Amino acid sequence: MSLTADRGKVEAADRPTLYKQIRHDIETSILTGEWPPGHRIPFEHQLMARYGCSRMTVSKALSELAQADLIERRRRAGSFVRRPQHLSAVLKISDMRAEITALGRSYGYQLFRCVRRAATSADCARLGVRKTGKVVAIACRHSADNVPFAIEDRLIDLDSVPEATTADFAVEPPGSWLLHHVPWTEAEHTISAVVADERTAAALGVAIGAPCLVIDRYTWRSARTLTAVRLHYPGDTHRLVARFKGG
Amino acid sequence: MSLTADRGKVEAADRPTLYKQIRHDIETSILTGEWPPGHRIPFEHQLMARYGCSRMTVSKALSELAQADLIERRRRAGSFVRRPQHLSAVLKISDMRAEITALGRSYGYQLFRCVRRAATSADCARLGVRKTGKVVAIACRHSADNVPFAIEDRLIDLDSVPEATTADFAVEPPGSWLLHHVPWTEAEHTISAVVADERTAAALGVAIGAPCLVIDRYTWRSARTLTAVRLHYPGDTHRLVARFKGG
DNA sequence: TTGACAGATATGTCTAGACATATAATCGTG
DNA sequence: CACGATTATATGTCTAGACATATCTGTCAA
Repeated sequence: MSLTADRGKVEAADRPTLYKQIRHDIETSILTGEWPPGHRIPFEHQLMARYGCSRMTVSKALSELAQADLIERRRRAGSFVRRPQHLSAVLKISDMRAEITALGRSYGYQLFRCVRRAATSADCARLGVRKTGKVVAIACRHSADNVPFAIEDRLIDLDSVPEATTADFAVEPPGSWLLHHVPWTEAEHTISAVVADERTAAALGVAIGAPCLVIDRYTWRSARTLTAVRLHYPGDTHRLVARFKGG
Repeated sequence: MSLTADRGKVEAADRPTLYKQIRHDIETSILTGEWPPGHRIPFEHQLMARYGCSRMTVSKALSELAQADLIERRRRAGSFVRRPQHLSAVLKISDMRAEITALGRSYGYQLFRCVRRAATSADCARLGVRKTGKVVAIACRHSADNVPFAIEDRLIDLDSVPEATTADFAVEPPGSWLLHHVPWTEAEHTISAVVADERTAAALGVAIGAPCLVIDRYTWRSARTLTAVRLHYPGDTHRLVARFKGG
């Protein structure tokens, strides 16, 4: 954060736009530790002078940094580098096909079971709904280069997702189908570890007692549960990677 | 998304600001599924007319939605609801004390080992650095209500974090110390499952062969690795919860 | 000492324009 | 019909102001 203005207005072609430059400069100063948490960022009018631009431009840069939780803005006081409270990592879970093909491996899919039926009380409990409607229960396996990659055990609420009544899950995996047919949802993931029981071990091709990573995911939209899924991964080979960012 | 303008300019006191209102209205239309992925959002000039405001105000609302990856803006074409490509969940990992006390349980900490020494080649490999410097190797255990909660095995690069040379990790857990003394970092988490070996089982108070959730975290700042930590949790009792959001 | 009140000040929101730029759509030509 | 050039259009960035609002600071009186 030591460069002065020199915008040049004429040959401002290749450089990113000015507000992005400002944003980037400040971000760099924070991320390198030059400006520690609590440090006050230069006032808007100082940045205006330094970059030779209007207040709106500076403000746009600062607003984006605030939206990204990198800084905190306080009226009359100024803007400050935020103190990271926790390590928050963004865990990106693509659908299985994308995840496997991204690794450069061939994707395989096998449907074990797909039953459409009236919801049992166990189903209702799992979906967190009260009234009994119709559901689809699906069990399937994903493989990478013909080696079992994960097994999936899923329940879809047909009252919330009526289109799933006619979908053919023998052809398209339910996760992928849902991702492409059901718009914008919220989800909660629970990650735990178990050892493989007999059924799981057989389906995953591992020994009984081998470690498995388990992900339970509930997906809903506006307070309606759409689907509940449990995924088992062989724990010694699979890794969930979550990158970025202190905050 | 059906209200018309009626800003009233005079009594615009209690309502949130206009751009937030616009942002919220659009967000709601997307999240309820009313506007599915691919749907084109009204043009800026239409929103200007609907809300009776200037283009900058509309633009600010749309820019924030774009920054949050909820919409995609394309010149000449308009703005569109984004298709969720993956389920991305934000995994918040507080330091251990905060995590345990947040559960309403009493926090306990026990230091097993804390050695400051020149880095071995194994240390360098783990930290991903080439040259050999000094490191701290720490092994400790966190407990909740006197029951083992997690064991921690950590390496800190003293060249990158010289303040750690004098820190007393018998008093303060290293994770908590780092969070409060080392500003703004980036991190990569790898989550996997293993079965407890003899040493781990003894430290965690579980049976040999019991499932364990393992989190490996590398933390760095501007390409310098600061610390590498491996955490073992008893897999059948501990759960990592990641909430939110489709995208 | 304390509390109420009046500035001072930095950010928060907003306007009515401007020009730049990417690209969808159209038109013309071979 | 295919393809390249042109045009129209929606967004991208930016300005030079404006008034609102939260909050820190200092002053003056009870």
